[in-house]
Amino acid sequence: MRSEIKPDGQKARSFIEEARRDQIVRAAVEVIAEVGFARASLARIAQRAGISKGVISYHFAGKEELMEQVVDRVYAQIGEFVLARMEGAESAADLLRTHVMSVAEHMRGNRVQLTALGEIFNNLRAADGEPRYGVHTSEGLYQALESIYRHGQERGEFRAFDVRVMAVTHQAAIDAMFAYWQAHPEHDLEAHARQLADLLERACS
Amino acid sequence: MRSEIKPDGQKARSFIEEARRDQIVRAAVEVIAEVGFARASLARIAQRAGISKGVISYHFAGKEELMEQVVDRVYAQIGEFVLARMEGAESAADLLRTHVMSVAEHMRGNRVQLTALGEIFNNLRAADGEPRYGVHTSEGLYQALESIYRHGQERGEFRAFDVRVMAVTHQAAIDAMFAYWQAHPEHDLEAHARQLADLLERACS
DNA sequence: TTGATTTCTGACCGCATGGCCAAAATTTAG
DNA sequence: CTAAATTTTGGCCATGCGGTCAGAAATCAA
Repeated sequence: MRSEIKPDGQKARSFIEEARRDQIVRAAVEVIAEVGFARASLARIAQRAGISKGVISYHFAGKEELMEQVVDRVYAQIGEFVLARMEGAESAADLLRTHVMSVAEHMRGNRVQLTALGEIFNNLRAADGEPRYGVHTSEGLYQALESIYRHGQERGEFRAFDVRVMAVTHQAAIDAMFAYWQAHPEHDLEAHARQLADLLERACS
Repeated sequence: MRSEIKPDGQKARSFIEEARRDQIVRAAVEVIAEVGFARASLARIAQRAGISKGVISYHFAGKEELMEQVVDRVYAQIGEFVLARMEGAESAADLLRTHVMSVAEHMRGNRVQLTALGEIFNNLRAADGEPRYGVHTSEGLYQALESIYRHGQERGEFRAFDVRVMAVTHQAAIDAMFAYWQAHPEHDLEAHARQLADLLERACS
């Protein structure tokens, strides 16, 4: 590879190489969502992408880097969508409702990404056996949610409560909503999201 | 084996055999909690139990039966403890609070069981690749929680809301509480449980 | 004590995995 | 066109897996 290390630690990749990485990541998402993390072998992913197994080893340092890429790219997509929707909101209650509703809206069209993310989150482990992702990885997300709730408390909208407990519960409720929806595809996701937004808002008042 | 099939489909097991099964199940719980489902091989479990790998195959039909035994036994323990605590409660709010607090109390002394249960729940798959457990497995639990909430609505304690969404959220919030506590052992579990009980009660009023 | 039954051991099997690499194919640069 | 660089291929490897089995050991019944 001719690519060199840039100052920020990222490699400079050619357009073609980046396209290949994208293709492989997309295939990985599909395979993981279909057969689960444990059965998502490099061979299966390569087969799905229509390439030889060695290509993955050529473009990624190893399976772990590939999985991290999947997480990073899916996460980035979600964040981009949700943050754009939250731009207009003023009150904490609006922020809250917009967050719940927009996450649900985005995921309605991206079920496989959601499944794959959950699989990797639950199963990927570092070489030493420790979970690669976990609750501690969500720290940034928790802090973002906390700032919404604290905003509401400072404005006098919300009562006094432990913002960390609220943030953890908020995120868990959203995850559970998706898990339930996946198990019951006929379930009305939007209605669930509305109920959840009501529920959270009342819990704060 | 001399054991015969009894009318209820269960095998009649000698005291010694039952003890061995218990020992193996306990070893499995520990190993799964420590290294995760994917790395919890029969070899590791046998090593932990201080026996030869073949013994597991002798006492269990296969890995799947062993895992199901782990789930059944841990589930039974939790249910026994929590139901006993809820006997006295009258109002729906009391039932709610007692449920949250007693689950937390029981689990404070049984972290490994909790972790192992989660690992199996998320990872065990049938031979055809379909998840062995999943949200649909929680149906019974959801119905039990729903009955509490519906009870509150009928008594006029609680407002009108979708009891299924509330049950799903309730269970997810408890799971998240444990996950967070596992990642942050210094976290005050009892205080979290109290905050969560408040939160749920307010969400219903 | 003796013979039958249950339980355990340790070696072994077939299989799938992640990673590796020499050589072939393709693309790029001069 | 030619030569260098990049990318792909397909087979190979060591490892660990779940499961099996013959035979040893332990236990039990008479």
